[in-house]
Amino acid sequence: MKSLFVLIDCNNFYVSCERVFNPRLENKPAVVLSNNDGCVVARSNEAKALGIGMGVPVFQVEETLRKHHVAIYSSNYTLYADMSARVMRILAEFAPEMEVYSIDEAFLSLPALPERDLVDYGQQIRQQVKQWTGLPVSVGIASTKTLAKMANHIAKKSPKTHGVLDLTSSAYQQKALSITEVSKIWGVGSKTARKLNRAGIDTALDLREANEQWIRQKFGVNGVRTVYELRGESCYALEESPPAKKGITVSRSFGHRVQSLKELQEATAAYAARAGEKLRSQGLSAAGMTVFVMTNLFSEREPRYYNARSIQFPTATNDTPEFIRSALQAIELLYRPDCRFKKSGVMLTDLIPAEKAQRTFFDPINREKSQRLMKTLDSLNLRLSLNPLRWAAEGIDQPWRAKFNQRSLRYTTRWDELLEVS
DNA sequence: TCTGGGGTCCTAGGACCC
DNA sequence: TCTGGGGTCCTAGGACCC
Repeated sequence: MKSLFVLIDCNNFYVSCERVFNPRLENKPAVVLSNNDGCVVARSNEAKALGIGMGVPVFQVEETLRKHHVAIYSSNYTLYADMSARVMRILAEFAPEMEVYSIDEAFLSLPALPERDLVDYGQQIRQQVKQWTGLPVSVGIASTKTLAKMANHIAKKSPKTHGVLDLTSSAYQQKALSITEVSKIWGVGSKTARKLNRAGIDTALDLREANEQWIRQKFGVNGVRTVYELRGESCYALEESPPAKKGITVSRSFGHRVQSLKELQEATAAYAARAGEKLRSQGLSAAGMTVFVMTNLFSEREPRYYNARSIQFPTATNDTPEFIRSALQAIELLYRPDCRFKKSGVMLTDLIPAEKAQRTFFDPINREKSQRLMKTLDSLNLRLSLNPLRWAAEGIDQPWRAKFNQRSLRYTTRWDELLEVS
């Protein structure tokens, strides 16, 4: 039987999370910033209306933010991740199959039963999520993921839809395609959109009717898939369990420019430790690691420098001391005293399930002992939720840590940060 | 008048997503 | 002075092989 895709997407997710705990923000312009309070990564509708773009550096819109008294928040990922989990638990009850697509989006898959009232179904989802979490969502329904995305996009923008759009009828589809610019199609980015526009293809409808050979030649197989999806032929299946990760990266910009080798090493050791935690939480080991450093690549005055070093481990490992040792060695080789560093990072690569890691005969590390130690540390850090256990190499004061000057409280995950009502 | 042909693997870079 | 972080997939080109 044919199935349908339902895309549920939280509206302005990070801002909406802040609003749940601060209702005074309702109907007011508000933004949430990236790490280091560097860029705008979420905007309320009111903030969008002020012309504040997605991803713009804060310093470029400072004037607007001040003039219109826009509420400004640093990212509070702990809060957003927890709110996301609550939303996903609710959505899971609405269909037999679900794909969690991102922190604020999920696809559901339904058998296409003619008697079902899909708009009513979408409204039930909206009401349930709103009532149980306080978060507003939009719902798009169609026969392919790309069309469901489009339906969701229109539902979000058009008040007439009341947040739900069902695009299963071809008359609605035609209309929706004709009002959607190619740049808004899922899978069409700015580069591709510009190329399409130059060829006179402006709307999703134009793209759906485009010559397949030409699309294949200019945009490859993914271009063709998008055209098929617009025609209602599904090329992207629901992925209930995400495929195994191919790499794990931890990288951060520093809170200030870092010039000393010691600080650069501390920060990178901390990233290596965090990468190790992530790796083990997914039951994986890594056979390779890449460490990179960079200065401010936007700067025109200072020397710009990016460099990376890759290491292969003799045997796949998930041992944090091993990661830290290798990271520190790499950093020493990458370091340049004449540079002011902005960012470093650690990528773990060539991942395999931990239990499949081959043992070598002359292994300098006692693997059983290391496994026990890692397990103990991870469970303590998880349970105590203050990450009290750190490696000495990460340093104590950590002056390089990114700044979050306007972070709200972690209302849902910390006893000492509960919402207070007076 | 004209360089042989075809396969595989790896890597860097580009484009996209949230 | 101030510009996030974490991913995936595809393609083209080079190296190498027979």
